Amino acid sequence: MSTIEKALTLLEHFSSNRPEIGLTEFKTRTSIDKGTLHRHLTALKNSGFLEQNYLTKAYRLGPAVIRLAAVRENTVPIVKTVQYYVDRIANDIHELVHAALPQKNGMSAIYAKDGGNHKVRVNFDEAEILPFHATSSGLALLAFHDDTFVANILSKKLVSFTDSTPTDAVDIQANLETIRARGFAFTDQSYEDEVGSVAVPFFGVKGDAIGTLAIAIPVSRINESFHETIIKQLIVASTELCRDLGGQIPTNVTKAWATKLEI
Amino acid sequence: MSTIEKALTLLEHFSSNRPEIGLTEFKTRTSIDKGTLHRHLTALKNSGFLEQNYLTKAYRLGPAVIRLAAVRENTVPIVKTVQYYVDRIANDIHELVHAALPQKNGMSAIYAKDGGNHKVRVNFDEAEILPFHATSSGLALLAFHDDTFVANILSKKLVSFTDSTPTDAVDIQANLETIRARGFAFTDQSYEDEVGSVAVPFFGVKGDAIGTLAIAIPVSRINESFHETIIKQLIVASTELCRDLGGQIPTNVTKAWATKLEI
DNA sequence: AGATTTTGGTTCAAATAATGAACCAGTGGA
DNA sequence: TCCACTGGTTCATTATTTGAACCAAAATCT
Repeated sequence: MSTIEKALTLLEHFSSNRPEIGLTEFKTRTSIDKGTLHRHLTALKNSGFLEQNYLTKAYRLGPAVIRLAAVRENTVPIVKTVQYYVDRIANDIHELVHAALPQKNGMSAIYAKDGGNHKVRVNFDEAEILPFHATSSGLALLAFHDDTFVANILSKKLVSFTDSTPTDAVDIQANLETIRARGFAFTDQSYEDEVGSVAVPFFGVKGDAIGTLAIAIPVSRINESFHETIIKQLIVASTELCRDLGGQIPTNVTKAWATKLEI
Repeated sequence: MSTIEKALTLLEHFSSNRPEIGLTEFKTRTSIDKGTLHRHLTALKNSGFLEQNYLTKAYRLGPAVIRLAAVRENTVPIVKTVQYYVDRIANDIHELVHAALPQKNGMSAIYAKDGGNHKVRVNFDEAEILPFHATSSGLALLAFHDDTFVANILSKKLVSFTDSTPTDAVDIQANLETIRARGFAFTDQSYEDEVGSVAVPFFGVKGDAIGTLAIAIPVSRINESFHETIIKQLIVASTELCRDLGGQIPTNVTKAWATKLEI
């Protein structure tokens, strides 16, 4: 791994719930030498990717990322396009809906909306990195991504988050096969206890999965008919989203989805 | 300059008007060796900061920047806060208003709104990097930034964009002094012909300039009273913006602004 | 108040990764 | 068919990165 990649990996530790990280905390989180860490963090700071809380000396994301995101969004307006569909689904089924994009080590929710008026809510950290193997978003993406990427992810250590987290690469590969046949993924408390989720991928110009639409829901509210409703909603939204983004839905997915919509 | 910084500098070349850049174009733009460039670009790609157009092989910004911007905006909601004021001013004075943040080598507009119904409009590339020395935004920021930063910027080669671009460091230092006394900056065709601009800084917790509110306007429409109107609007908006962001306006700026508002 | 731990930050010889000139391969004209 | 142009790769040389030990200041404990 190049020095550049090592340094950029540090940025993955930031999320909405963890917006500031000090040198020592970085050290415990990464087990990289303090001297090295400091030099990397300083380089990122000099480039505008980080800035320092002048009181605590802790690092937080800097203004450079804002500019880059603006350019990216002007180039490929995924966030804006996705918002419409997430809102629509959330308002319709009154649950927590989100859209996520793949990052290096997991999915990251780029937009979420809780359409619910329930007392039991799913706690959700926007922009946290959600591991591929433990979430429906992650699995839905892997199922429609190239094999080398999947093999690479599954060859790493698969962390267990709950008693139901799948950690066996062979099992997961089998599950991906099922997901490919179905056109959507669901998980049952594989990342957080008491939370289930359903996700469908959406596709880019090559017919490759570039992101997911997903719903996270307390297991207590899941039942067969609601599950079906959710899936239909997600499929319809993803179809329209792909059209908006100029993406191509692979023909076998179109077929799988069609049978689901007929039921 | 560290390898990390060198690689991240490559990202500065992207803007809304230049969303994709190929290897060879990078080479001509940077005069860095092709081998090195390729390795840097690949590292950035592996980290999700770039992705490649699969047909042309050209590089464009990747999904990682979206996640980071979301985290940053959750931490320090500058974009969202700034939008309100830019819109307000734009609707009021019917001209092109924008807010900009400092990057390593210049200012970057993070939000712009053209409130105009004029036929002559200022062409504006959002997320382009606007050189510090040639724009009112840049000068307004430099005037209230720490001396070492200013010295560093002015020690580099100051590119000339029009006949009126100031390129002498001593002249610019003198101008910064004036801007400090006034509390705002204006330029007359120093970056683009036929375009003038006015900018005020807004401040962070330390009383340091963290960004600017600015107006770009065809010189044909500038006159004394309108100029005054613009400045007042900007000052009021910046004051409120600083309050929203928890920033501190330096006392001498408060004084300078007060005299301006009395007129 | 004084001692101790913890924080961020720095140093410099040793280890490692970055560099770049030359090279390869595919594509699109002329 | 040739040529020019693209993106990409190789490998000996060179320069940078690394990390254990060190420093200074601030927070914490006694």
